[in-house]
Amino acid sequence: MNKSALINKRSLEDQAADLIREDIVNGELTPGTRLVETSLAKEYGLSRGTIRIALHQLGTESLITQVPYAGWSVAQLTGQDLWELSTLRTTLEGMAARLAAEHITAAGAEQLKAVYADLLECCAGEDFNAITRADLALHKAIVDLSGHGRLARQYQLIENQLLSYISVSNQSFDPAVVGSSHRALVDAICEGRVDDAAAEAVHSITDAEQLQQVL
Amino acid sequence: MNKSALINKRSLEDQAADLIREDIVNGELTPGTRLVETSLAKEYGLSRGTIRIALHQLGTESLITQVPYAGWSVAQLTGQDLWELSTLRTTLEGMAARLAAEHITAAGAEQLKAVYADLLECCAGEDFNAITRADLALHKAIVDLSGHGRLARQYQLIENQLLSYISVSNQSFDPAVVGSSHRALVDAICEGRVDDAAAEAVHSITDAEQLQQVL
DNA sequence: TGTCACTGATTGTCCGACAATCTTACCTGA
DNA sequence: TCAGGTAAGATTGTCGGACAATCAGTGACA
Repeated sequence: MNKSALINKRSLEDQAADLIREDIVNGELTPGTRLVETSLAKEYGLSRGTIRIALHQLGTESLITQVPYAGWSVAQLTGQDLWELSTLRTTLEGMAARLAAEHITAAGAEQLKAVYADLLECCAGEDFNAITRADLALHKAIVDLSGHGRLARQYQLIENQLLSYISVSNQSFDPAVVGSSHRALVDAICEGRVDDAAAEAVHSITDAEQLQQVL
Repeated sequence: MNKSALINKRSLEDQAADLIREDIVNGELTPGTRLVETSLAKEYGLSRGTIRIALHQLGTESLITQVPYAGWSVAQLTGQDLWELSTLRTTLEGMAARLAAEHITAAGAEQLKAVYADLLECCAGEDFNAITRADLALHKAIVDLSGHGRLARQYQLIENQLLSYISVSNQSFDPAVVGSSHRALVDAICEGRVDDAAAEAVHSITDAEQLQQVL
């Protein structure tokens, strides 16, 4: 059995990026917060160069922005950003759902239904944060089932940005609707109905207008 | 008039990344070529740390790959990679064409037609490399017209990877067909026919099968 | 023949230093 | 009072050197 993934072989640069990223998407670092290389280096017990590469990484993920010689700060999403994220996400998910439906397997269908069951369970409660994450987990599962590495990587970037936004906005919606609105999507994929899957994927996304309205 | 773009204010890290990237997409650095940090540092007259950040940047663009403690090397595209690039590109371009058609302006239409004229001119000759670049320039113009920053950035990544592939494979196709096959796409966008634009975008792309066949 | 230790090459990470640039606060003069 | 300039401080940009960690190849040895 391959346990190499369990062993900590990741570079310190990557680990630092992970930790900082987590703080951002969890909302502990709110938009506009300034990140200082020397402070982070001291905080994590790493050298400045190592932190620097981690920050550059997060910069390419658009989670933080940089002004030359002035500093890094957690990105602030504008209305345009939300529109871009929402439209891009819709397009990519439509593609993912189509591909997933094209070569769905019995094992894949089982997996997908399990994730959907998790979502339904969360929707029975009132923990909006948990519901949001279960929602994203379902969509992420679909992307993974598409068997498209670049698509998955691209989707991940968007997902991180959306998470960082969602965690700071106390959203309110009807949990029951969220749960049931994904049923058609899951069914279409599991039954291999490619066109239906692509169409349902577009429907099941909370779009930017709705997110903005929440603010 | 804003001439800030003309002044060299870019960091050495970015400039180094640009130079190396150009060598890759131009085919001077063929897939599999190893890139050594110290050698590049000496070659460009920069410190190793600066080169290192540039290489990380190129790594996130999937132009080079890295094996821990072993080294960097120019990425080698597999059949799966070509499929991913082609399908992702098709999806993104369909989206771009739709958006471009939605809010096309007179100035935008002029610009697009100019780029298309360039392509036609190239197709009159036999310089396949020039044709390929003019082709990509047209598609890039459409992406820019979509007014979608993230879409443009994502498209750029794919474009760079395709260029690096194309420059090493001596492709052969009929120049006349390439030129004329884009006419419907340009017209649909300029006339604001969104659905036609999206459909034509998909048609006008040389897909992965064709590329692979060339090898 | 297969295994092990050794060696060289390259990246991973740290430290310290200084230059370049932005930010801020203060000061000056009309 | 306020526009504009100046100086100080903070932060990033870039450099050089150093050593550890790891990988790839080589050769000796059982």
